[in-house]
Amino acid sequence: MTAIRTARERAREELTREIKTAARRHLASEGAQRLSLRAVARELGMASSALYRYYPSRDDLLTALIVDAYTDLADTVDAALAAHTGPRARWRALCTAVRTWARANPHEYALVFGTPVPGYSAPQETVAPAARLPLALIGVAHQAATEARTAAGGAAPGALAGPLGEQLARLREEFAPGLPEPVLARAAIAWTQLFGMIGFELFGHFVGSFDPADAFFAHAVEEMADLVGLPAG
Amino acid sequence: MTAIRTARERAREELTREIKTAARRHLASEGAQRLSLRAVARELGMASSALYRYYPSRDDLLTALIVDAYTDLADTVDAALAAHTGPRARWRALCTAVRTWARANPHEYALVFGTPVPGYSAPQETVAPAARLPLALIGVAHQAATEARTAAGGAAPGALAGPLGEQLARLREEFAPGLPEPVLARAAIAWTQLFGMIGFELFGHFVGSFDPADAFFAHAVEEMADLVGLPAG
DNA sequence: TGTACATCAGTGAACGCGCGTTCACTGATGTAC
DNA sequence: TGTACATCAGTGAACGCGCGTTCACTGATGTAC
Repeated sequence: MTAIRTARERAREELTREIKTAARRHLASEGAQRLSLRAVARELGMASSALYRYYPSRDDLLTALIVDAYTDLADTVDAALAAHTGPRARWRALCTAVRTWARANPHEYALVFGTPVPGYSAPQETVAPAARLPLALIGVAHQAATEARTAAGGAAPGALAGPLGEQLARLREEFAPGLPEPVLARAAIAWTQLFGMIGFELFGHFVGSFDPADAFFAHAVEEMADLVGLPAG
Repeated sequence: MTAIRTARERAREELTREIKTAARRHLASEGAQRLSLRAVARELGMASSALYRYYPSRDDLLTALIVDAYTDLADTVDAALAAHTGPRARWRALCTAVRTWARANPHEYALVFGTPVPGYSAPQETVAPAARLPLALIGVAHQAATEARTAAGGAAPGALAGPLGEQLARLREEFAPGLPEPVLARAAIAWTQLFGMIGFELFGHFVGSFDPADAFFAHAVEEMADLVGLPAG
């Protein structure tokens, strides 16, 4: 039954895609704050009221774009990770992929990692795509820790005290069983470091110091790899 | 001569301040994207056209607010630093002061460290206030390195190869003579780490992991202190 | 000290633009018999 | 296969709002003689 689609259904799917594509184009060239339903409608040559048949409000279109951005970034990172095997090489690949994507799509980056759009609050459906990248990062740390333990013949899991310990324990339980908490904590530090660096580069805070930022970025990636304890090479 | 001011001059200075204050209030409650000359004029009960006697355009008002935000943050950090003597304690104080300020002034934070306002490009006069915080951070690292060298009887300055080495050498020359380049590089990493973490917290990327972020923050601050080589205590 | 003129502050209307959303409508596509 | 009816897509006008900026103006403050 699902295979049989009426002309109406096909047209609807196609236009839904086209609207999102036009919105992404507009986002890429103008930025999220200047993204408006009317601008998208203009670009498509249709009445602005027609968009309401496809997205019930501006916020729903924004949500679609946010999901798209997270997904696109995570796909890019996954592809980069698949090309490498060692933890450190995979960590490098992840960082480089994120930075390259961010520089190529600065407005998409700003949409998801920059200042939140006023009046908009991200719905549940953005959570899963948003989680893919941090999970990939934890995966790299986990891989390194697992290999190290296998080689060394099993080390203590390690735990931290206090509320941080509880937060880490919960994350470890769910996403990286066996990963020592201090390592997980360092992976989280590397995670925020990565986005701090990229945010600074994109938003102009390296002008006058690390501009261009390539060398600093590469150096920081290695320092973070050391911090997390990824084996060299 | 400068002491004698006419009633006009006094009124002008006062109103210029009042406009900026009203704009800051509006910024704090609504965010930068919703800040408009008309809204500020409304709040002051005057015609929007009157503001043009004080700020020739919306961008000039924005510039004043940006300079204010940087200055306020740097003053806060300086005050926090002055209350401590040891490098590690000063580093902690700096980090905590930045985070506390950011949480208390999220829109000011977003204005200077978030997504750039579309169509606005920061003029020269924002550079000096913006530089105060990174300079304070370098100062802490410099202090630690100087004390360590004095204790150890003088260590090699250290240098990194390539473009990063050149950038670091330039910074060292100007702001921290004698500071080994690897240490300066790590201080820069700690700098981006700090803002990555605070940005994530403020913009909601810790929801579901490090929320509340206090413990993670404290932990990361210590890890960064270790990385930079600040003596314990 | 008083007057004539210049300077400046603030007003209110207007220009031209943009926005999200609603609504009654026309015409095309799909469905049931 | 053909007809009658229901569903849906897209239109264009409108509502009510907001914005930055300009401009001719009134009235107050300052200055020179």
